[in-house]
Formats: sequence, C-alpha cells, structure tokens
Amino acid sequence: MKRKANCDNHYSLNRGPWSAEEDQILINYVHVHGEGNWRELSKRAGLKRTGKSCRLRWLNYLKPDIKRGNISSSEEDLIIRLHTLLGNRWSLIAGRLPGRTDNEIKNYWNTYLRKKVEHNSNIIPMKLKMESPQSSKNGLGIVFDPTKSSHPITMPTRAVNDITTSWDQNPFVSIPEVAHDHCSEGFLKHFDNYDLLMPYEDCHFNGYDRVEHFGDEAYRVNDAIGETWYENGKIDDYFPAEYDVEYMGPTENDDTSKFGSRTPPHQSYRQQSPGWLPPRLRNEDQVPNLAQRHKHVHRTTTGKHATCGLRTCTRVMFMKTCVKEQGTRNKEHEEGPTIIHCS
DNA sequence: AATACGTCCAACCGCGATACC
DNA sequence: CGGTATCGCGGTTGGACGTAT
Repeated sequence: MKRKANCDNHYSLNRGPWSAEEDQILINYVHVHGEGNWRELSKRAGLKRTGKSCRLRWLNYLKPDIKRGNISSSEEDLIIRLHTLLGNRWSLIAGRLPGRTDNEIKNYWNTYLRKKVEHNSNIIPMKLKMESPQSSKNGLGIVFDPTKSSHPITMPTRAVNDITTSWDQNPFVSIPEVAHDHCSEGFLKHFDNYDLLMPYEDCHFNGYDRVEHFGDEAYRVNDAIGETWYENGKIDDYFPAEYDVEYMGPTENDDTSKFGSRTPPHQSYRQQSPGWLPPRLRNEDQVPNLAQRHKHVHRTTTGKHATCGLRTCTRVMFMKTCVKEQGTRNKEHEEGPTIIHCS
C-alpha cells in the first residue's frame, strides 16, 4: 500500500543534534506522561521536532536504562555470534544485550566489528560458518530466510554427520549409549527458528556461563545441553557426578538431604537462578515456567538437543567447541578440543 | 598551519507492519 | 474493507573529530 507522505510538518522544525534543553524537555515530558504517541508528545511538550525524531532520541539516547560506554569483550563476542546467526537484524541482536540500542550495535558493527570479523575469518578457518541470513543458500545447503519467522533451519547433512561422528569419538565414551542416540538422531537437524528467538526470560538456560580459552581464542560457554538433560531427568547419565569438575559443593544454606544422590548444581549457577530445585523436586507449582519449559524440552526426547532459546544457538554456532565444552567436564579429556571439520 | 582524508556515530529517511477509524 | 496514523526497523547521511601529509 502506498503511503501518504509523513504528516509531520517539516517547516520550522529543528533538525540535527539535540540541545540539552530539548533533551530535558523530552525527559520531563516522558516521565510525566509516558512514552508513545510521539507526534502528539512533540506538540504538547513544545518541542520543534518531529514525533519520529523524539522517539528516536528517547529510545537511543535518553531512556534511563540505556548503557553508555564501551562495549565489553563479552558483549562484542555475543554480537559477533548473534550476527552470524541473524545477520543485520539489529533490533533482535540488541534485544539480547541489555541497555544497548540497535543503532549503537549497528554502528559498532559497521565501524569496527565487521572488519574485525572479516580479518579473523581469514586467519581462523576453524570456525563453523553459516551464511549470512541475507543469503538464501550456501554451498552446504543451509537454507535460512530469517525474514520469514518460524522458518525452519536445516543443518547441512554433511556437517551433522561429521558432528555426530565426532561426538561418538569424543570424550563421552563412558556415557551410556542412550545419550549418544540423541546425537546420532540428528543434532539440530531440524528445528524452528522461532525457538531460537524466544524471549530471553523464557529461556531456562539462565546463568551458568563462563569464558573458556582455546588457544588464543576465548569463547563464552553455556550449559544449555546440560540443563536440557537436567529437565529430562537424565543428568546422571549425561553429566555423572564424578565428571562434574566444576562442582563446588553445597552452600551452608542448602538442605543437602533433598539432593539425594544427585549432584547439586554448580554454585555460580545456583546463585544466578533463584528458585532452582533439583529436578525430582520440581513441579509446576514450584517452578511456574515449567510447563512452558517442558514444551520445548520435549524436543530433547526426539533427538533435538538444542532448541530452547537463543543462548543455545551460540552453542550451535560454535559446535566445534562443543566437544571441548563437554570435554572440560571430563577429567580424562582435559588436554584439548577435538576439532570437527564441517566445511 | 593548512588541507585532505578517514572514522565514528547521532540523526535522518523510507518503507513495511500494524492499529485504528 | 479501505484509508490513515503510528510504530519500528534497517540503510544511509552528514557533521564532528582525529590523523596523515
């Protein structure tokens, strides 16, 4: 549908950088009347700005929860991963970086990160590459059009085969075969893009992430798969207590009798996850989100490990390091990662 | 010191989606 | 159902600033 030209009156309107006085007027007005209806807001507040300009100024600069200052290395790492997955979908990326705006991330990418990533991609060939979402297809057969929500992602068959093969070879020789079965059924072979974009607060992989170093590279690691298995009650199979090298032991506030034979969660995880309960003690009254979680966790039982939230996706993007991530759990395999060659 | 060039980033623009009448 | 207003997004612009010549 063709639209009429913007109705904002461009005559006698201020343009360009905002003055401190204009900022203060906008802040005061929003504090009293709230956001929204920007054109009306502009008129009522006496700002000689378009509603659009007011909205932009507020959202990108004046809003109180906006984080100013340098982007940290962990934020940078996250931006790179998300951009690999999502392409130039800045608002989605910004949604995963509290306090950062899409404009800020877009600028940061265009002025700095893109060059850095391009440079790194030339010297670090080991990363699993997925085509930018602007592309419809790459050489491995990945089809991914993010402009269509809920579009399925299909992992290239060759990559899946390589991965499952390597999983079979890697540290989990001591893990019961049932755990491997889920891998070989097709790790991430089919899953819905919408799952990856579920709101962060609905993603139950909250907490428990850390940075690990492989050679000169630092990776953020999260325990998505582990948590999924927790939900499925198979944690004892997947992460036997003796391999839980990060376990720090119960705190003085824990009633350890409730844990039974199960390993309590990592202390840092527990701290970041108020309300955590050992799975066998959980029910939907105790954990209000559990029903929703089970909806996604269900996929685990059909062989799709990593479908539950965007953070899981970072594991997808760095599948090669998954081996190492899991290997770090296994005292017998601390020497280094098994590299999976996907392309 | 003057000029050219490059970088950064706030702000602008056009457009699609959605809400509303 | 069609027209209009509003919102939100991603691409682009332009001015400020820093650096090189």
